[in-house]
Amino acid sequence: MTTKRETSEELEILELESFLPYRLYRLADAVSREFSRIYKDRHGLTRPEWRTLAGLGQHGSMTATALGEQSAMHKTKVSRAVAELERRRWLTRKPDENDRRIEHLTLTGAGLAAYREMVPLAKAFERELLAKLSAGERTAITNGLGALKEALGKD
Amino acid sequence: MTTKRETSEELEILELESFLPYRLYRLADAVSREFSRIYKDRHGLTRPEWRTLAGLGQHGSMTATALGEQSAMHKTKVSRAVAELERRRWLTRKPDENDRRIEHLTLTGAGLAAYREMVPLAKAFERELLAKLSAGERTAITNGLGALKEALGKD
DNA sequence: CTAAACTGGTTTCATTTGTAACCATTGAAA
DNA sequence: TTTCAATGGTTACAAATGAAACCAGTTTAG
Repeated sequence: MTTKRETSEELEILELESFLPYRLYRLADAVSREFSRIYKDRHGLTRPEWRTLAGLGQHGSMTATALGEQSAMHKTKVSRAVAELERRRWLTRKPDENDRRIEHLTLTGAGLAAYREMVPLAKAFERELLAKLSAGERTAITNGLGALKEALGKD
Repeated sequence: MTTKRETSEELEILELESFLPYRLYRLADAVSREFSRIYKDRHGLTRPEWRTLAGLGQHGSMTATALGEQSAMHKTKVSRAVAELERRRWLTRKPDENDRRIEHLTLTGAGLAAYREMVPLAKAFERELLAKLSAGERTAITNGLGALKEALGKD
């Protein structure tokens, strides 16, 4: 099928399709693209904006740095996402009493409403995706991802 | 630990850390970032450029469209990656005899040399990553990703 | 034939991203 | 104290990306 060069260096060929970093990325990209419709089509949010909303919805009130840590975003992404959500009046900033560098971010009613609207959609998306797998496959992906994450951590 | 709001809508909170699209993306991003050092640090390649190199190294000669399909890249990405690799004289274009819209791309000696240099590094990277997992976890991640990919396909 | 639809590939433009420099504030050190 | 390093967050600039328009060439349908 594929046109491999059958030389003595056969071993030195990398099969991209089965290369872990590639498989992982491709899949994440596909899933993420598909999922993004939920926040992009309906509300015109970017991924950083969605994550910011999700973080605040989940935790109630956070600083920008905490947001960045929780959702693995660079501080500039957070900064811009927060600015945009503030522009929409979906969140407000409240300066910290003791440390005036810090701002505490909280969703407004409108922000919370949007969050509450999206959460069921997000859950449904995940549920439907997992529904296409067998029980064994579901635990495989869950555990596999968990293990890989661990493996990356302790480098 | 986390400051959850314990309201009657508890169920309507989404735990980002365990949300599949998020876990997947975060992990892929981390792995990809780590792996990118192999082609970025050493040769200053971008990911599309690396994938182009990998595709041609693996298959010997391909058209731009085929490259895009194999490695899931938008045609503009392919176009730019090819242009850059050509500029480096890592590949050459040969117009198709029958259809003059098509170009067949092939690695030059220099391109092939770079490919041959990187393949073992890529394999080592993958091997070392997987070495941190137990045998069971390895099959879990492999099968899990495979199953998920299938699930996405038949939508 | 010839016009319209299609395909491979490039280019243009607007948006998104990352890096680094930056401002303001705080904490530690002298 | 004054000074210097660190921290929270923003901004400026360059590079990477995606969407859509585009330019050949090719095919299809009258």
